[in-house]
Amino acid sequence: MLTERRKQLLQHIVEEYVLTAQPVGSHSLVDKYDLPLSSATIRNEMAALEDEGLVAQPHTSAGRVPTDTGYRLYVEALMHEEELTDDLRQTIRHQFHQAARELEEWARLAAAILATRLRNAAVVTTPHSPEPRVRWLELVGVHDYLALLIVVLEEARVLQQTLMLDQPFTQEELTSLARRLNDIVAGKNAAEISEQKIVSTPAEITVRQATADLLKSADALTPEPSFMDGVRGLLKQPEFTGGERVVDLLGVLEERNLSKAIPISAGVADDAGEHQVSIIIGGEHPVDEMQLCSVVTTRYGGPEGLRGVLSVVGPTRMNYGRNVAMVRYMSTLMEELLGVYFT
Amino acid sequence: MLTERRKQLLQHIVEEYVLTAQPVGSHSLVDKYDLPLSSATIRNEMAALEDEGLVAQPHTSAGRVPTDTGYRLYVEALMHEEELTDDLRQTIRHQFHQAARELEEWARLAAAILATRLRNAAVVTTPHSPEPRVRWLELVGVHDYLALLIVVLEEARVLQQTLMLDQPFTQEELTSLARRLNDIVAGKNAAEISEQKIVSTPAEITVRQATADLLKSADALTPEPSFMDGVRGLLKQPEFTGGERVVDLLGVLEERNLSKAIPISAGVADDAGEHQVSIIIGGEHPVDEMQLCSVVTTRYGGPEGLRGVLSVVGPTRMNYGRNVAMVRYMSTLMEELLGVYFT
DNA sequence: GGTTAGCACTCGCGGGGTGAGAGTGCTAAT
DNA sequence: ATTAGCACTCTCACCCCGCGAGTGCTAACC
Repeated sequence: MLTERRKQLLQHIVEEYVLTAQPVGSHSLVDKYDLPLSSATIRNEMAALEDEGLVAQPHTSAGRVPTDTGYRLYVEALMHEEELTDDLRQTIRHQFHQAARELEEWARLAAAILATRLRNAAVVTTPHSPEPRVRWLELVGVHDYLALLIVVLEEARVLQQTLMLDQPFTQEELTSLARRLNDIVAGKNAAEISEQKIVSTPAEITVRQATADLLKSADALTPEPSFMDGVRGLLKQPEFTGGERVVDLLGVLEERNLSKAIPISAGVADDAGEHQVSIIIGGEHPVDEMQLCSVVTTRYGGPEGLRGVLSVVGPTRMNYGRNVAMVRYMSTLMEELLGVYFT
Repeated sequence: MLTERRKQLLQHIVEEYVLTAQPVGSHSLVDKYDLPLSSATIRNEMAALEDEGLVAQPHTSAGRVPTDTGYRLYVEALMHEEELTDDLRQTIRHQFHQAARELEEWARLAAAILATRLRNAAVVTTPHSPEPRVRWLELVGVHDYLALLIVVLEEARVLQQTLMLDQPFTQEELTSLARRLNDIVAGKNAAEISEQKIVSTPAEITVRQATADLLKSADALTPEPSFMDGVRGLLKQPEFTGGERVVDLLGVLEERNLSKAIPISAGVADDAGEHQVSIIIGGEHPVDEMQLCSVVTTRYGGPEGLRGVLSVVGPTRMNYGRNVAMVRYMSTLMEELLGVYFT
């Protein structure tokens, strides 16, 4: 039986534990929150919460600590999303307007802001389209057989790749080749480019194929254009001091394969309402090393299907109300900026 | 008086300590190295080394540990640079040939190889010219007032920047503007571009200025195109477990401002012989947080003044012989590759 | 003089004991 | 249903102590 009072109690336990990082006992709870009950009653209620699997004690005769399911109930039903002050909103907005009008720069900045404000690790991917299309293509000779292929996507992202050609080309030849290909390829996505069966020179085929490959590899969550910050703050948390497991955690985060650490697909339904925030708590995370952590994630989207991910990684004992509010605000802000500059 | 025997002894102490991470005592030394002397003699010699400031004991009645100056003498005079096996050389070379022919990719790979082979952190910057010159320039419209400026450098590096223009341009106008500017700007460096006093449209001036700015910011050791790997391995070292200072170390490394952590200028004279390796040991490092670490650095250079930095960061108790050899080999290898593909 | 055996001395480290403190569960009274 | 009281449990910090590794010194030896 989960009475209203027990929920209240759980809420207090979570918030107290988030604050102090110490198991919270019945007595200290009554004290701090001026509960109109005695510690004995609280103890009974706590025992009930423990039966429900919402809290646990690290050892007999210690206070209670929320379990993963406890946190889950908390974020689902009990948490108050913190309201950001106008002041803070202004400051952040200002920081963005001062930065260069550059997608990557924005993402980097967003990660930095999240990390410092929340004192947790933050990961932000630059927005990109799930099915990128070519806007423009250019070839620049590097030396005889080697050329640099530059592809500009509709979304204003620039990809590059060096190509080995079958014969030497002059810059003029490369330029005119690029111009010809531009007409064929502009506005197309990877599949459409691969499909085109045009009889042409070997060089043209090489370039077309390379372009398609580039697009394909770009539509995965590529490791490169994502920014992580604040790992330092994360490791300062008391639960991560001097443990063996921490090193492994760092290992996972360091592999730039962040998609592993931040499963975007999970929870954030593609058709979710705007700025839907998903939360993965401790053991819910598929990757072992991450099970001491919670991950708060949201997507943000620009026009034309541009999508990126904002996410905060902290200990399960994180301030969910604050983190969710902040992540949500950042996502609306990024969307707004994207809308203004890239429509 | 630094007799030959004492130097020998220091060498043994360093190597033993590197191996075991334990203070090394007189007795264990005689045992392991079958010295034709008794432990008592060794003790006397050790006391002498201590007087010279080359070793120290963490506390009375513990074994000796090399000091920073001890390590310094070691690397200067005693160290044997480890010979890499042909097998290893081949494996590494193979890894490079399998990777994409991409400067950034190579740098990333180099960092990964150094990190995993040496079990230390590694930082590699992509090679770039101290005074970059424009090879090619392109403008792509993003929307009415906003255009993407793409600058390809001689060294096959691509820079980008979005520009706010004073009036709307069509793509055709942008293209022809780019073509005009190309003629003016190609082969020039930042200073030369700024200097050109050509009467032209506001848009042209904007673009020219932006190009110059891009070049300027690119010639600093920009944070972006450098790759770090293996921080995990670093933190696994016994000296970094459970310390408060470690977190600060991580902080320095994490700020992408690696030039702070890896002072390239120091020690590596610009005119140094080929593949000169510089070593910074513990307290010699200007940054406080790094004083538990040693840094092994070398430059590598391609043709036309392309230069990058390879560097390994580990505890002072690192295997200098191995690290130096490895860093040196990687630098020759990178140079060779650069020479083959970008001449 | 350099080398060595012997010996007293010094510390750090790990184990066991202990007492304080925080917290619990249970019971009986309100 | 709530609460006061109480016995009980468990951690943590502290101290003590003995072991072992290592040192420095001295006196004898080659």
